[in-house]
Amino acid sequence: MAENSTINNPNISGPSRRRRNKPWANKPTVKDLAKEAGVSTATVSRALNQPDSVSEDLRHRVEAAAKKLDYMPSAAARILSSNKSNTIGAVFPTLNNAIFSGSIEAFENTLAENGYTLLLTVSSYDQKNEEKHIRRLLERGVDGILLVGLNHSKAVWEILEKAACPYVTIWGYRRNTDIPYIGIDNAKAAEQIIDHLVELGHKRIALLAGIVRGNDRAEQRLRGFKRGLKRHGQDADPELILQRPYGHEYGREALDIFLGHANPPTAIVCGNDVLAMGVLFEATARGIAVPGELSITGYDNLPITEHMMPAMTTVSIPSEEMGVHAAEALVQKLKHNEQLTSECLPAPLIVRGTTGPAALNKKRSGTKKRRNPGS
Amino acid sequence: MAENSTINNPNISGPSRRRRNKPWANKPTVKDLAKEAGVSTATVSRALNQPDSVSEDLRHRVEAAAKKLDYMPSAAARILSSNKSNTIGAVFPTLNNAIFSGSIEAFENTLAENGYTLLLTVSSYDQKNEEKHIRRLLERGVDGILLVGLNHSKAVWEILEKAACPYVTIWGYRRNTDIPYIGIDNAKAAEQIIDHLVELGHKRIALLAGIVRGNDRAEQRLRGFKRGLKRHGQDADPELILQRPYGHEYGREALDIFLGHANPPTAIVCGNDVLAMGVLFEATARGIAVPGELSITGYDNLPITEHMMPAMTTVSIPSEEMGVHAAEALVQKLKHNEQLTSECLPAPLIVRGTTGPAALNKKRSGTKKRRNPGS
DNA sequence: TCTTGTGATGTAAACGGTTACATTATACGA
DNA sequence: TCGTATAATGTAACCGTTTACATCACAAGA
Repeated sequence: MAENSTINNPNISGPSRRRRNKPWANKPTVKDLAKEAGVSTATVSRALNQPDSVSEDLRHRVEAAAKKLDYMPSAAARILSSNKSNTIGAVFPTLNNAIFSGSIEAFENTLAENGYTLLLTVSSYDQKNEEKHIRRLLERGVDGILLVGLNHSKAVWEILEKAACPYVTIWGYRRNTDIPYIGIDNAKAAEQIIDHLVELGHKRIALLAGIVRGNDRAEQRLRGFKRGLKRHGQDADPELILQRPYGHEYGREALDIFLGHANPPTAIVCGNDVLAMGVLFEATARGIAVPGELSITGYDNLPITEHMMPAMTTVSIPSEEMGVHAAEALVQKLKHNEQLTSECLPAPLIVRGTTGPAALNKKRSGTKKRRNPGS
Repeated sequence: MAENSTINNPNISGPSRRRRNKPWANKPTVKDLAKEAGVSTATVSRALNQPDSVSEDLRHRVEAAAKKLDYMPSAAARILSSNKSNTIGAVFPTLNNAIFSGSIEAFENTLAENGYTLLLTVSSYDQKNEEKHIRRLLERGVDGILLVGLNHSKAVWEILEKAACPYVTIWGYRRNTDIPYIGIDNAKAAEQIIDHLVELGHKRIALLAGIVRGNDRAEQRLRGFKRGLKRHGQDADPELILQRPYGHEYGREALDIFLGHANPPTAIVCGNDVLAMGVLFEATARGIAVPGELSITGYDNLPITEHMMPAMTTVSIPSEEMGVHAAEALVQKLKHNEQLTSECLPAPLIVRGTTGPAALNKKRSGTKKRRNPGS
């Protein structure tokens, strides 16, 4: 006996060593369901997840027990045990741009139809941020990932590679790449805009691009712009190319800058609709007729662009379609391990009221005073 | 021996009974780190989560091991074991309305600063959907939840109650309620609009509200509209009240309807900026001067409203501020178990260019042909 | 010198499910 | 009648962490 008091013999300590005292929480577990229904935990799990694999009577008993106890499964336990989360993660650059919301909601709906849940995060156009978010998504055990565009930091690719996590990208397009994408040919759309404007007789065409760095969509639009001009024998005048963040105020500012040039443009191609609206508002404020004196084009076909006065000529982007296709591709990959194939969707130019024949190249009368300088 | 061949004695089966063959996956675990660093798993866990509680040398060893093996923790295991996820769930009605994105990003950033992750979902203004999302969030073990508005299905309150999960609401406001909110007084803002219009001499004021059902913000704006009119001795003419979904096209349609009346309004109060823009566009299309012949007010102060021509008179909503405060409140509750207190933030009226003195009440010349009937 | 307190570290149970494998019951063909 | 394939159910290991408690080394006080 004396030995026992000094040396604690583990073989004797017995099964009475209880841990984890939680008198508060009392959520029913599979074990409770099993007891209630008079079956084993394995059967409960099967009855809930593969109802066809158990007898009808038993399934009813388990379902009744689940309802009675108000059972709520623990996703954490399920993920840990099965190594599947039925969850897809997504990283979008922003939510401020209405154009993404269509993709997101379509993506989410399609996932939901297939029994998957969306984990949505926002990178704020910051690659460090994106990397962090992707890491967190993987820690949470997402089964797949959705990214926007093909331009991501090396670290991102490495993480995805190492985690062996399936992913697709939307909005981007690149000819020779192994990265799966569901995208649009941004450059080609920009060329179409140029074709349209040249056809209308424009010879001084400016570009108000988004910030190109880290944004392959913006970059490709810029490239398409240049290529389109070249194809028509026009050279892109560096003075007529500007990069600005997507914001109405920058559209207004850009028009001011362009009009300050000795030989101002007769048409302004904008990197997206927000910039284009800014240009249009500023033109209206200055009494510049659109499209009489100035043509403007946008990009994205936001709902508002069809209603404004004049309605905006812009590029229609299959936002929802990309979301749906991306979700379907991921689901196919996960459920049937099908190859992820890339796809380039059409992005047609919608000609509306902001583009018209080039104005005669008379010298503009200068900068009228703004009527509405903003608040 | 004969017995052994027929009856499987579990005491004899021995430790050699292996399970789970996964030759593929090879992600390092805490156990691997422990082996690499020559310490126990408990120490590894402490070194990673409470660095101050272990010796410096040991912490370095563990960190080195983590880096060397490229360790990535399993959120599922952590949640299961610790019953904490460091995650907050949020259900927003939509992402299409740009006004929410400010709240979301501010909320997310504030959470991130405090070590929490956001799980974002979208209900599409559907209560069943919302219920489903909340259930999923709880299954995932979120530590807290953010909801929009105070109007939610009974089932939602029951679930939250049963799960004992802390939550806050934003955008909503109600005088006597135990539900914690960080909101704005939508009704009061509507009354301010009425004050402004009445002061300008308007006597026929119409309301183009959002869909009130299931949206307490829209409902309160409607209530404030009526109360404001009553306070000025005017009765709300049922003919001058319309409910429409938030979309530019409905704004245009509404103006058409209002102008069809024998005694059309001289001012139209809109439930949000999108509707207001629709009205403005349609007015422009018909050649109706704003604010000369018609005054229009919006609600939300979207970035675009300050730039349009004329700039929109609207209500400024502290979107980001609500997100920040809500996040801080939840964090305080979770970290220090502080009481969740409600808060009503100011939502000032921003008077701009779409409101002016009431037009003389001459009979309008009817409905000019639209110049821009949409695409 | 002998407690005794303190801080660092180790041991192993527990979290709540899933699922490989064992077992049992049932149907079927020879 | 018996062996065997098949379907339904049970047993318990396992997923990767956290953490209550045990242990140990060491310093300080008696």
